[in-house]
Amino acid sequence: MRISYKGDYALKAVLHLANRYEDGEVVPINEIAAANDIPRKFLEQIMLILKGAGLVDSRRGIGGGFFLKRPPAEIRLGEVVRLIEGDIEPIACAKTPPEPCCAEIGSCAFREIWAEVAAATAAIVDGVTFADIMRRQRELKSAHQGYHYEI
Amino acid sequence: MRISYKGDYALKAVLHLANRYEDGEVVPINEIAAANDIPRKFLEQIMLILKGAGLVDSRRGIGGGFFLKRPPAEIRLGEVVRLIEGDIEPIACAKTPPEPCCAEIGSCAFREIWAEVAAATAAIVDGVTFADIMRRQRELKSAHQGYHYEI
DNA sequence: TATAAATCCGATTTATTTAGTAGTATATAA
DNA sequence: TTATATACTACTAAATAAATCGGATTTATA
Repeated sequence: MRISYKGDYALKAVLHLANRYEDGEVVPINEIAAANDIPRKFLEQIMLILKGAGLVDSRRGIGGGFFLKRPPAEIRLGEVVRLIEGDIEPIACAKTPPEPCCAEIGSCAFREIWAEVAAATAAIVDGVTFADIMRRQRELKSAHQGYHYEI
Repeated sequence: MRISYKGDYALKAVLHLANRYEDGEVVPINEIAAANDIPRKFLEQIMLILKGAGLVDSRRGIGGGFFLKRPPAEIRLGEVVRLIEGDIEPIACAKTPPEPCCAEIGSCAFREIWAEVAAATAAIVDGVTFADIMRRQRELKSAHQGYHYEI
């Protein structure tokens, strides 16, 4: 599974909203774009996808913006990844049910390997929520802070 | 990591040669292409990459063709995958050393996740040799055989 | 020494995907 | 009613994928 710019942007945007989830803050797209160095109009498209999937909601007009519909602890990385990037499987024949790839579909040992890779990948991205990411981000930032302080 | 047609073809071609490795058989590209339903001219390009990497060698002229330079047990899936598909990492910043992706490279929790995914994927594709694939292929074929027999 | 069989190699082509950009419409708070 | 914001559709440029084309070169053998 490759992560495109689009997917990377989506994850950063969701993380941005996750950090503002407490108190039900509404965040305008300009802020998300500027803070994460994402092209504004491109991010619009991405936010519409996230909204269409029910992950975020929005309010128009002055004071409007985007916000998560669920708490960060209930949003898994895998959900966003699948939304933007599509299948986790490295090849279509590794899906369940498998999409036909070759005549040997019933006896192709490669297919088993790709299914293993998909399962391992899914276990990781579905095992992490945005609450986990926020926590880890804080840890990394404070460690980095400390590093500078010691110099 | 996504597997392209090119990568899929390359794996099938190497497996084809692996099955002919005993007795040092030399296999013409036409046979590999026909048996695996791979466009002949496309396969030419792929074989040249494999040869350039020292994985296979070739003999020109009548009676010529391709053959593995090493026994199947000494060729890991990961080697072919990396040759054709490039990096295993789902995003460049997950490489070691990381390629810069965002300003937060030192404190990006996503990067850690992608590194985990890359490690899990690498462990799988580097843990399997073409000898393993051949063995598994035989198992699957005989199981499939048996299945038909029982009807 | 022709000839046929085979690899070698660079260029071109076609389609798809990626990563945006542009422009307009619509909603809403003040 | 105006400024601020999202909603939506369409378009475009660049890169990548998946071949295809047209030969050049090598080699066994008849």
